[in-house]
Amino acid sequence: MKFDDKVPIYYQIKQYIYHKMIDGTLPPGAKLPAVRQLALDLTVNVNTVQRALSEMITEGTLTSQRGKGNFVTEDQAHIMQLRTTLVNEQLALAYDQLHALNLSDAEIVASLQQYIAQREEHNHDSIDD
Amino acid sequence: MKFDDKVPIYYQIKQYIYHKMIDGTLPPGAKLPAVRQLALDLTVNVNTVQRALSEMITEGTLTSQRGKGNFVTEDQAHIMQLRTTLVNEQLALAYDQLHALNLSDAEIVASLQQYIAQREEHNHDSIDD
DNA sequence: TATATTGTAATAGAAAAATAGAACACTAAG
DNA sequence: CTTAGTGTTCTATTTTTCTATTACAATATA
Repeated sequence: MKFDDKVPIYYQIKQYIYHKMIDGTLPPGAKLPAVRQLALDLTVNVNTVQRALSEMITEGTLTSQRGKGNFVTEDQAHIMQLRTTLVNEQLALAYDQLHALNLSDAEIVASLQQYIAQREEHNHDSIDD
Repeated sequence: MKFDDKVPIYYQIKQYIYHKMIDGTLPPGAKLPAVRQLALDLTVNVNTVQRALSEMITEGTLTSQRGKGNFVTEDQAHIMQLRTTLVNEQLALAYDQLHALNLSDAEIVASLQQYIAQREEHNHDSIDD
């Protein structure tokens, strides 16, 4: 997997798993791949995977059963809350950054719409929603 | 200055200066504060400032004159290009992240509009374009 | 000419993150 | 009981980033 070398890998692994949970690849109660397998898949060290998982276990997103595996929480409210938080964090980040680049509120929305429209143009074949 | 501890400080300093250039605080040809003063202002080490500036000098965004100071390029086309690049990078990042959170194109735009609207509600006094 | 201010460079050390490797603990299956 | 597969923990090493400190080079100014 390709990582942004400006952000800690363990942090990007957390995002990766969050996304899998939210797009349905890892539904509530699902068993994650074994930590050693995850390390192979992501081409990182087991300890780096473990660091990401440990934090997610602590926050209640995952549960761990020694000898069995790691599992996504059954608490769907927790997952929905998680998604809301992640979406809002990303919106706030994007808004602040674009605002710092001197775009007005209206320009921020317009530029996003233009970006999506251009993206469609260059991508007539790809699957999108 | 407050830095995000998930991103290298030298990298955040680059963003900081880019933003100053684009919002007009540092117009073309402007003299930057001395590196030692910048280090004090940002409460970081001179070498960290120097690393950020060195990269911006290499890419042509700044020019350096030993004994005089560091200056923003006079090349306005370069600056305009820089802004376009930064805006597009941020749009791409936000789009990809929100898409990974399972928002459709329409939902991405709608959620941004909602975010801005809510932000206005909670901020009737602040100056905003 | 002297002094202060500027950018530049180099060395050394501290801290965080990632890796490698080994060992330990629990569970399931033969 | 033995073995394989799981999570967990630990030590050691490397790399990157940041800091601290010092020194050097070029310019401006008194």
